[in-house]
Amino acid sequence: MPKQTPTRADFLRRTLEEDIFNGRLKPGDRLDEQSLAQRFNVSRTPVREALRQLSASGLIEVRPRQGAVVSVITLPRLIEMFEVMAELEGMCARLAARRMTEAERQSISDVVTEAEGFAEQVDLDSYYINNWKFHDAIYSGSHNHVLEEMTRSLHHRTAPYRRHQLNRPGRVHESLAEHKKVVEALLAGDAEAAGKAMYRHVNVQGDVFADFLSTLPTGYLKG
Amino acid sequence: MPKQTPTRADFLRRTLEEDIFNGRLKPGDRLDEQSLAQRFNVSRTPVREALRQLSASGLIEVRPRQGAVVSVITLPRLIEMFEVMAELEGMCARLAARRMTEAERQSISDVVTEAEGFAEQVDLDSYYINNWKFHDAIYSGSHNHVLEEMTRSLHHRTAPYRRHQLNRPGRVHESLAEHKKVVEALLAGDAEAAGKAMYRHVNVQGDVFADFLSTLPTGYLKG
DNA sequence: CCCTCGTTTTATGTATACAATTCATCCTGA
DNA sequence: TCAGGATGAATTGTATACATAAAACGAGGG
Repeated sequence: MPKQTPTRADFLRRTLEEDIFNGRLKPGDRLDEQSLAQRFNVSRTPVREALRQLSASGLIEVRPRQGAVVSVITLPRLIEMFEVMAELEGMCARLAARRMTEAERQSISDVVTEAEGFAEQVDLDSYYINNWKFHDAIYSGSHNHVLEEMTRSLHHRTAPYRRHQLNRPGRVHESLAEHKKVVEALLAGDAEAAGKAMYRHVNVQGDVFADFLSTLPTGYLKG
Repeated sequence: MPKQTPTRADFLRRTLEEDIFNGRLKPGDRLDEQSLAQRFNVSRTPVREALRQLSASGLIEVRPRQGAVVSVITLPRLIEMFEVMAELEGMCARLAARRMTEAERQSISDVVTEAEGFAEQVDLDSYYINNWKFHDAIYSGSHNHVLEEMTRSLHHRTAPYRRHQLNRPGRVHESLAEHKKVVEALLAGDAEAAGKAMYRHVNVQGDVFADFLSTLPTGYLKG
């Protein structure tokens, strides 16, 4: 029977992903193979494999013979990402409204209840994690693994950019209200309403998008 | 100034991709690192890197210490893929109807005109390539690189399965008729109609889906 | 005859050494 | 002073050797 021993490369990939999601690694940061090898006490080989995997998922960029950096995207590209995310997350919500089990509905309902506390105390870090849980619950609630993985992947790629979004005063309460709308439709089994609510929640446009951009640290956008 | 020398690993990845798309490598086929290294006269290192990249795109599966095989998917997973593909390609068509340049509209129109000849002569190989061009034109016509890449990736992953679809008598003419409907809406600038036509073209269901399954060689489905 | 356990074999995972290219520096010359 | 190019250093790409885990095989017992 196979033991399924995790490889060092997999561990490295997961660790670096975490670093990017948590902001310890920022867009534009260079990923030096030797430094990483020393930091983790491994050779360059597993480091390279981890970098390749991250590159394939779009989280970092590797240009031949020029090393790897955490992906820095352009503003038009960021807009494109939100355009697609809104569509994908909307589809997730639509399917979730029809397919979620009773346990799953209870679970996402609990997530939103938990969020109310964090929003009240303006505990941004906790709300950030809760927000992640909320979206994840809808991805898996779609009961379509392919859709789930694609949406999650895009969510990951935009994570370094959405991270600062909550710093804007009032954004947390807006976000929570939108989450509630989605869950309401979800529990009612109204697929169209859930899809539209989710679409609007993700597809920040106009003034809201300008506000969002204003939260981005310098160097996060290229071009 | 960087020369941008392509690496061996990149060449290997592209070659192996081609092999999978063309059916030279079939789902379930084992990818032995040593054999590949010998075949291409390189060491195992670039072979491994190519395999990791292919794994990240979903075209092959690498399980730790158990080697790599061309992805074999289950029937439920295949259904999921078509469900998502229909949505994504529908979105591409919707955007393309609004955003395509005049040159792009002319180009896709030419593609369909070319297809009529292949359908008449029942030249399946040529039609297969033409069909690829048609879909590609709509992906890029969306003018959303993120959407384009995601849709193309999923298209690639399903390529080994859609390849045999045209073998069914009459399918070529059906396909062509559907393409024409899409282009018609596209040229008219009717986004909703284009999206729906594309959705229906991709989202094969019911009897048509059963017919499609019947074209699959044995061993292409798992479970 | 089949199942189980231990050994052998083979392939993958990792480390290290070497090659090739890119980038930085410095020198030369206009 | 600045442009251009050559030279050196540093980093990535590749090859090879070794470590280790999983598969294959065979012997022994039930």
